[in-house]
Amino acid sequence: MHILAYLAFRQGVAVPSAEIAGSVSTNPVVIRRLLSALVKARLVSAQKGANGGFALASTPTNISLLDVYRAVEPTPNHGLRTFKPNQKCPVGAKIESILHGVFFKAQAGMETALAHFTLAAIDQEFRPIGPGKK
Amino acid sequence: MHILAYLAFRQGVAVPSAEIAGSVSTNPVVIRRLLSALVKARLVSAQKGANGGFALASTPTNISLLDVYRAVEPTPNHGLRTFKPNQKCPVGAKIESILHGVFFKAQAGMETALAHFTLAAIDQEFRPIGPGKK
DNA sequence: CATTTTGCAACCGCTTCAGTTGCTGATGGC
DNA sequence: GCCATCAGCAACTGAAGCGGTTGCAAAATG
Repeated sequence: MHILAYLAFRQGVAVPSAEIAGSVSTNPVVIRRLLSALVKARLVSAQKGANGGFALASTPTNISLLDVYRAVEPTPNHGLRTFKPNQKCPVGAKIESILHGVFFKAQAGMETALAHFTLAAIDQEFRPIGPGKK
Repeated sequence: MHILAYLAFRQGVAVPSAEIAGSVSTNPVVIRRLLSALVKARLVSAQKGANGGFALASTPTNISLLDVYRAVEPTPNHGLRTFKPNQKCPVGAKIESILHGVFFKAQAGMETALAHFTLAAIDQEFRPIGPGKK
């Protein structure tokens, strides 16, 4: 989110990963790792070479936080990747599928909340003083 | 959730952690660690000594999955525990509080979904054939 | 052709977590 | 009163995940 907020802030120009890393206070490679996922999801475009860098592939209005979440968190794990209950117990045999249903609903609730945010709304908060009306 | 589902399944009797561990396929100490949080949240009562064990402190109808979530996940971290953006950058200076707001809303969406589930509803799924009406 | 920049693989160190062992203390049956 | 059962807790281990780092190849620009 910090990365995308920065790209929205510097909209129009190609921003190198080193500059973003300066804002996030981290290593450029860490930034590029995340941007790699965003490029694959077509939210961001990359330009190699001198004067290259990253830019939003769409307008901030068209990018929801749900898009970002899905780009960065492709397979939500929910903590049951290592969950192997005893199938010989009536509870253990059924609990896994029941919990899948619960987690699906919980995640849907969260995703609905995320879908209500756009990158434009985030960007707006960096420019709290609107253009003065005369 | 597996633990509580098991306690609901064996409602009325004190269940030792070793029995629950058998259903979850894990170590009794792991079970007791989680139960410790549930006892502190008053969702479960513990009885030491011979023939002791754990039992629900309330009826399954009165226990929502939100209660369980809050008992077990006291301080949601949201991944920004190590997030220290550059305060000298206009984006870095404000992004943290903005993201806090976003995460709060996302979590509220998830918690609303969890609040709609009760332990009784989970327990119900283990007894799919209702008492035969004559 | 030199510089800038992405892309990617490999590695290190830290944190987290499930699992395990061992002990203490409480409880109840005999 | 004693012993078996059980929760509670601290300490350790091993595996996994992650941020951070280095090094290098490939692409684009001027």
